[in-house]
Amino acid sequence: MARAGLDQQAVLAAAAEIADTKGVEELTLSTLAQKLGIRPPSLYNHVHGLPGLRRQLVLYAYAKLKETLTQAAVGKAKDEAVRSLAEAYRAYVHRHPGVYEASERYADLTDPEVQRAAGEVVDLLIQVLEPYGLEHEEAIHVIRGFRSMAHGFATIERSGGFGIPLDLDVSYRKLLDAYLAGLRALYAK
Amino acid sequence: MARAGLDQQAVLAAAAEIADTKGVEELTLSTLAQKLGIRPPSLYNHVHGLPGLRRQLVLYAYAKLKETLTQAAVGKAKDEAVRSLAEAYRAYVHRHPGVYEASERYADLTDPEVQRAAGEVVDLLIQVLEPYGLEHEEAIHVIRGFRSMAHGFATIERSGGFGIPLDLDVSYRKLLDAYLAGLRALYAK
DNA sequence: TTAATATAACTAATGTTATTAGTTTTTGTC
DNA sequence: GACAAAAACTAATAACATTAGTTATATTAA
Repeated sequence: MARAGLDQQAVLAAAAEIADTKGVEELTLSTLAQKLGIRPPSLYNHVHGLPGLRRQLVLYAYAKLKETLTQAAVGKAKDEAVRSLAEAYRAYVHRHPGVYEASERYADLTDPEVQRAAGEVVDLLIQVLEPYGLEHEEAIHVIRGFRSMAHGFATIERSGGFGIPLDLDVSYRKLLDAYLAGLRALYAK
Repeated sequence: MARAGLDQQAVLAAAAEIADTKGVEELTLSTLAQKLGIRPPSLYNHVHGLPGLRRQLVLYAYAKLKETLTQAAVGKAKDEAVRSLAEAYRAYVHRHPGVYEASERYADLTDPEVQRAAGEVVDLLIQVLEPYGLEHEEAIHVIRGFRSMAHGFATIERSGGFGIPLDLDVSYRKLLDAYLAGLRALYAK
């Protein structure tokens, strides 16, 4: 029999790698077991079936995203911080396309753990917006806008939805430029 | 035996309804056949298996989106047209969540038919931006920004990703306000 | 009107996946 | 060294997609 010596971390890491390299549809208990050198039923020792695996992957995705964004924001403020966050968000989706997609596809936002993990990302964004001195509600609106742009651009890009051969970096920068300029214009001063 | 008298249209309509009401994961050949009162293998008379069904659904999704956006744009120009498009885009995702999701999930953008269908939506947006008199490349950047915002906001909203109880209509309007104001500011004049 | 053909349904069978139940073996602990 | 817990296993079942082969119903042609 020869035990494989796996734990949740190892299983999750293998799952993330399959998702990122082969795509999220390829992440099955079969492919995962094969990668780990065990039989599919053995996975139930580490994970609550496929739903449990997906849930773990969602939590991992949010944690990693928060970590990535946090690193991007240190030592920066205002527009510079926002631009850095936007770049980091997009880069994260590039680097972890499958994991990010899993967080879109499988997140059950009625699950308190998942809510907390997702909420921590939003909390970070709130922090970064502090220096602007916005009303709380206003900050929420701005964050929703930011997330929409970053998520929307990155996912359309990931799916190959921007078909015309024109520099995507430029498009993204212009989108952000416009939004930031618009905020300046609207919130006057 | 008693023939059911189905054709591609009827099959596709039933598939769209399942996707929109039960969710895209519930759209299987089993559930579809059940809804149509036939056995799963009989579907192969109308559709090239599950991949073929999904492809049809993707084409349907783009066609319907284009139609919806076209209606929203008639008789309007510039900012008013853009706002109307944005509203229509979001409303479309609300009304056809499963069909829209299918177009995200299953679109194979190397398929020429799919490219054409998706391209027609972009062409419409290009038309609407004409009155601004932008350079062609500039128009493409703006369209990418528009799509990112509309797609991003609508899909995060659909997934329940905006958890805080704060009016989403307001957030969406403010996002658009900021973007449009930003474009005005950047493209000067 | 009838004969021939094409079409749309069917049943049966196969392979894949997820999952559960029950078993064995290893590992770690007293 | 014995025992308990954990991690692997095999076997079996159910759901789904798909293929092959069959039958009945439309449709078309003579």
